[in-house]
Amino acid sequence: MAEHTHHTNTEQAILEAAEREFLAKGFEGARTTSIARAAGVTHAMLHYYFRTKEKIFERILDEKMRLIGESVLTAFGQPGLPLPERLRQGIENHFDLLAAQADLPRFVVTEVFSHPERCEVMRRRIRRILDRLLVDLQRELDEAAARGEADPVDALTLLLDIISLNVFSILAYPLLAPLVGDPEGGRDRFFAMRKAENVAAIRKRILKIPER
Amino acid sequence: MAEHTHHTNTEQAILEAAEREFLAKGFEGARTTSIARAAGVTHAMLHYYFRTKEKIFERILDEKMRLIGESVLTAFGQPGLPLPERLRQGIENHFDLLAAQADLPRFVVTEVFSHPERCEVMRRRIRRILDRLLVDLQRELDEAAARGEADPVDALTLLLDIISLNVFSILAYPLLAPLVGDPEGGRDRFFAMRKAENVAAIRKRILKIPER
DNA sequence: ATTATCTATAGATCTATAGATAATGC
DNA sequence: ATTATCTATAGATCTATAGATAATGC
Repeated sequence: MAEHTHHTNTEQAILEAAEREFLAKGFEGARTTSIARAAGVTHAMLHYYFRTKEKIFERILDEKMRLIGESVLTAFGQPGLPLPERLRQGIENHFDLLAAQADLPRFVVTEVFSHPERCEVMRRRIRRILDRLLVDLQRELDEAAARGEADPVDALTLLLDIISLNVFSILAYPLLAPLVGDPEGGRDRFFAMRKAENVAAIRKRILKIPER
Repeated sequence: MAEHTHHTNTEQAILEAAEREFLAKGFEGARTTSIARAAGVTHAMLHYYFRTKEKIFERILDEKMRLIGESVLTAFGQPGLPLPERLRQGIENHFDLLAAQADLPRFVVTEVFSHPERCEVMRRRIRRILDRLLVDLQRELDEAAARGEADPVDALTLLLDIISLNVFSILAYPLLAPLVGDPEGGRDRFFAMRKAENVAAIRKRILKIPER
């Protein structure tokens, strides 16, 4: 079972080309011939290394589902900060991780959300991460509420709010950019605006309503 | 130019079957042969009435883009209510309109957001609606702020917050349902929960922060 | 006469594989 | 000997159209 020197080159080239093709066109729209051409290899090579189009796709999709889950964990997994600061950092990190691969959310929406079996796979991938994160976050929320510093909020509810705001900002950017009056090169500005707004909205969400 | 009696039947049957097929599979995944079979007509009929697959798709997509824009207008266009009530009604109406056609958001994300020319078409469709709505909503927000009843907020920002929360709730339902611990038939309950949360989050978003 | 429908098929893909040939590692 | 690559093509679709036939409205 020696390592096959050439594997890395061709196999990797195929995977990289496949990632671009699948992300851009989706499973149905992607063509194995285009992938082969983009990878600079013969079409037969795809089947030699991966047997079928499905199997190449699964490799890409799996990696992307892992990334989505990890982005949430990485973003919110920072320990030992005061709650408002932890939330701000979490939201901004999460936003930035998505923005760095802006076609990822659309890919997951398209290829996962309408395929029950793929949903099931993704759920298995994120459940552990989510559970661990939620227990931790809920404790912090409860403690802040007990100290009278925040309204009591359900951790999963709050996390869904955050993900909704962040994901939609990235998803809808191609549609919204000109509507928001961004003439040119305004991607960074648009993202900065939405990121700040999402932080503001979530901060207010946990704000304690004062007695009148 | 008399009306062609038979048009309505076959043409309509094709459009209805095409809608189901395109919504379920997207443009690339949809098959004109499947559409013909589902419509109960010969395959050649599709091309007799619509010439190409593209043209059938455009009809469906156009209708759906119109619906999306209209749902926003219908939801928030209620006149003469106090601001918090208007927002609550708007959010709930918008949510319900989306929930009634739960595959619509995913369809638009998939078929519009990654196609610049379709984005442009959609923008033209919603710009007028949006402008009218925003002027109106911004005035109400400003007045409430002037009266000291609300924080000053940008109307478009607030509308994007609302749409983000509502759309993502519907989009991600297939993935989230079992995670939220909905064992069976929990669709309505899940939707009710998210709808209430979205209203709560937006209400707090415009809440005036009291001086300490 | 015009409009609607059907049968049959052209023409273009696309995925997958068979089988030959070259490169590589013992 | 095994692994990697290429050429060529099978086999399955899929969109679109040609051309004949039936139905409809003056």
